[in-house]
Amino acid sequence: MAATLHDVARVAGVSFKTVSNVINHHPHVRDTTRAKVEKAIAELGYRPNLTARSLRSGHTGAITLALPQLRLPYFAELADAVIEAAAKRGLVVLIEQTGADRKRELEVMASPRLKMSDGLIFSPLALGQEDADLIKADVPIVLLGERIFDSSSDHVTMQNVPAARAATEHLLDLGRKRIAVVGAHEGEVIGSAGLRLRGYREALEARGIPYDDGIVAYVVDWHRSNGAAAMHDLLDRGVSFDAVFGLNDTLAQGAVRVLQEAGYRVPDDVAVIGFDDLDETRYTLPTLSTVDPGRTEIAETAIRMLLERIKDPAGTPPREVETAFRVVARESTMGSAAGAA
Amino acid sequence: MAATLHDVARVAGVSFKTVSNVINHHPHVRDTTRAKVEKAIAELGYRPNLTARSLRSGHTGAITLALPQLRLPYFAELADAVIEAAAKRGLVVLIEQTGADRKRELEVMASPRLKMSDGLIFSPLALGQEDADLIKADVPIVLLGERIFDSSSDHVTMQNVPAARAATEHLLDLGRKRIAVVGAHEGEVIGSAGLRLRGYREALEARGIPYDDGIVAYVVDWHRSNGAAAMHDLLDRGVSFDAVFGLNDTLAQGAVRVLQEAGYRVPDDVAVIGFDDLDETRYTLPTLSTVDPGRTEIAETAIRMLLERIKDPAGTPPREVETAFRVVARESTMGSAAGAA
DNA sequence: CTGCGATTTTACAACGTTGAATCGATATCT
DNA sequence: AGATATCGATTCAACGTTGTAAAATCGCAG
Repeated sequence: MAATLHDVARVAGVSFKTVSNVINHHPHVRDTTRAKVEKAIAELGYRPNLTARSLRSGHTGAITLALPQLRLPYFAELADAVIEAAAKRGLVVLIEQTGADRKRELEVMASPRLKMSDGLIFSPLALGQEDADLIKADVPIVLLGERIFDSSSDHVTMQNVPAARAATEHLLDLGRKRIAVVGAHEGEVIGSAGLRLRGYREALEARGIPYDDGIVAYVVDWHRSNGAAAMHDLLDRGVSFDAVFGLNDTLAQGAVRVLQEAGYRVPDDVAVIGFDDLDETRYTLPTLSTVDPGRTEIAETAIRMLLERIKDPAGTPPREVETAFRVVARESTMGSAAGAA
Repeated sequence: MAATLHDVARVAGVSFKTVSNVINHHPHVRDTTRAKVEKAIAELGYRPNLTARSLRSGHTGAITLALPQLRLPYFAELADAVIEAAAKRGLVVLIEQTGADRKRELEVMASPRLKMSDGLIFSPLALGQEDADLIKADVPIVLLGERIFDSSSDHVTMQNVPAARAATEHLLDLGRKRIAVVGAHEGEVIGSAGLRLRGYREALEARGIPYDDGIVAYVVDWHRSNGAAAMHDLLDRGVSFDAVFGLNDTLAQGAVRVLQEAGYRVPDDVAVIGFDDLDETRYTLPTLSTVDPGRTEIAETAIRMLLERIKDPAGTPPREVETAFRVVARESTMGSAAGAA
């Protein structure tokens, strides 16, 4: 059986509260008693019972991270970054997968399990702007992503519009004129797809290039297979283009695959850029140009804001933070324009 | 402030223990009082305090999963599977990243945080067979992977030798004669690399083909970039081969990339098979043949064994389970042999 | 060696829950 | 009718920790 404060106290010949004082570095403990107690702790291999400590103190030292699915590489890398950032502050991370299911996203906030942690970092995918009022729980929440703005929670997000604009400008700067889009969402205005499409349109507009819906391919989800399907769709339409903006990296990879199968050279015939800077984009053929949305900064900001909110729940009004981004040019956009699809 | 049993009891006009009985579906509660209590629970939005429950009951309803890094796709998919399997049993999962660092792997087992969960599923990468005796903690452990066998813990592993043998035989069955290996570990006997290389050798031996160390490329880590480096190494050696066995999928992908850059066609000139059946292998060009090591089964078996061990820690001697595997033939091994590198 | 302030240690009461034991009140049996 | 189950609800004591407040010990001046 695990040793308790009482066991240590008995061995050391002091009261259990003195042992507690030693462990918590209470100032008024005589050196000789501290030594006695530490000897007893070592002897018994005592470890504090964190559950009891949590009950008494009201906080657990854990946070919950709720996201759609770890098998989606973007979320795996996000989770990696959040766990690292949390570890730096001595926190552990409890992961809940929602499967992008509306019901499960709501359950995460309502579940009593949430109280096994001190706060929630929540990346919803099914809930949207119309659900802003439902974002609440009995621990502080930091929202991630582009689904919901102006809720009553703190929010960390990437700069989708400017970043997508920069990605598009990167292609335009290479001399590409007809930039197809892979992965738009029908009728979406906010949300990653809507915002990135807006950035794309802004870039075109700034150069006086008319927007052409004929080279924009719509998908339902951002899964790998859909990038391929969207590119098939574009090729079937018989439209011409000399570049592709994949609204995320997996879509872009699917699109590259279909282009190559169809005999187009990337980037010679068609330049391709993605979005997210997944690790794997460094190892595809060709390597994929993309936008680094500042994942580490997102994770660290989220942790920092959550801790501030835990310490002082009603301190400041909800904050909205946008992280820095960076266009990463790789092989898929190297070299000059040649022909087109 | 969150409502407690006492608050509910006051509102319902019963003792707090009766409220507890209602919540725990204790049989002897009159329907009318149950209704009263349920009304009060709803009215106050009462949620049980799981920390207090844990302290009292001695278990938490959480398990810890310790793995190297979520940014490695294999581990992301493993974590996904473990979380799903745990969710089916009503458990939450707390993730610790060790970064494949020996010190952190040992810390995970020694940390008092581990007691915030009821058990540990541990996939070590730095600890090895010589550390078998160090695998212990004050919660039950289920070990995953190929680093350590015959410890005093339960262990779930894939059938590395037979699966690698089957992958090699798949290539041989296509008529390939000279099968290069990418990703061997110098001097390793057990461990994923050592075991898979053994399976490869067994397959050759069974067909009377001599083993040739000249077409085996060694690497230090199984990171993406190393598959590429290993293939460069093979090409530099000037040896000829008509197939490649990548000891995992990311290595195989790196190898494919280099082969394509060098002008070889996959699979026409060189057939390639990987190992792990990562989601992404379905969307590369060409799609990558691989071995499905039974990840879902690994996760579910690990959870089941852990729960059994939690219920009855000393019940049975440590168990060793191997999951079923399956060769998945995709484009990278389709068609017949042509020429070679 | 007594008294007093400062330092060190201890006793006690929580935190919110569940299990064991208890106590009344009905219902059941002889 | 009286003894005995059975059901329903309650009381009490834990689980292991920390904060508060009181008690014990110490050092030192008078």
